[in-house]
Amino acid sequence: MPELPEVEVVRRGLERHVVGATIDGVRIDDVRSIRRHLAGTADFADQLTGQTVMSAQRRGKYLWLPLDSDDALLIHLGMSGQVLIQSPDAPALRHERITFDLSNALQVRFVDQRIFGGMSVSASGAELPAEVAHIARDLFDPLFDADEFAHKLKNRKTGLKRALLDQSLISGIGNIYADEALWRAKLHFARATQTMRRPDIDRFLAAAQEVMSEALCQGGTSFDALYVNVNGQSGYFERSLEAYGRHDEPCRRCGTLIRRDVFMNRSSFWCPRCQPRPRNPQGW
DNA sequence: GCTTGCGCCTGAATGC
DNA sequence: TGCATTCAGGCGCAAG
Repeated sequence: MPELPEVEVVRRGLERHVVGATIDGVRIDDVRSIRRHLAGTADFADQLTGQTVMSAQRRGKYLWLPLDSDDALLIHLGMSGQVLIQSPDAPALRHERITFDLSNALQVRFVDQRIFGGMSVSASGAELPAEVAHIARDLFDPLFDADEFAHKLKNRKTGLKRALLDQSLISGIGNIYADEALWRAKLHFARATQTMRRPDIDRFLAAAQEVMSEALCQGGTSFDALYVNVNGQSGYFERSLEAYGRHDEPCRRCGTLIRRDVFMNRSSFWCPRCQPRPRNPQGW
């Protein structure tokens, strides 16, 4: 499922193939994919048709394309969203929800099996769209403030992983990279945030940046000139995960069997030896 | 104001 | 074989 590295791959693809092009037409095959555009399908198409894409922006897992009207096309991939850039004569794909015809003879196709993602037109294209205002900066953002993050984290009264998945505290980290970064930093997912010390926090941030940078390096090389794809199935997921999905397999650091526990109604994978359970786990 | 839990979705995997 | 159930999880929203 798309997390920060995958979304950044899509942003780069859009920057390369869509910025500067004009939207000549919009086809909506499933209105559920624009359910957050409250003004409806006709308005969605009207607001976009004839507009030129000025740039491709991202914060956390949100993408937006500022337009020359000062609106922006806001995109979230959700669990299964893909943005494909293809020739108009490419065959139709399963779960195609929205198609854009561009002036440069390419199409943008939004494909989303589970429809957790979606698109909308936001009225604030020049700056941060209103829908993204509450999203914290992510670890790829040069203005990410580790001091501020540490302060906010220690003031939370919850479990560590729950805080990490809260996009208003730090963005871009989903279930998979949370488990991977916690494993690398040797931290337990239910560690009380109030007990986190600065070295723990810095170790986590370094681990998260490292694991996501590695994923970006691999994902960033996996698309060709006319194809931008995010499907959570990149080579990175198959080769490089140390914790996620590896329950009952030996930890690659100490050999102890990786455990799977349900936390926040999600699976959490962790090594009982490298990431010992705290005395007062929270939110578990 | 902060924290927590639910519902949205589809299809692959699993159980009977 | 075929039907029913479970599971995956990012996000907004409402309740506590």
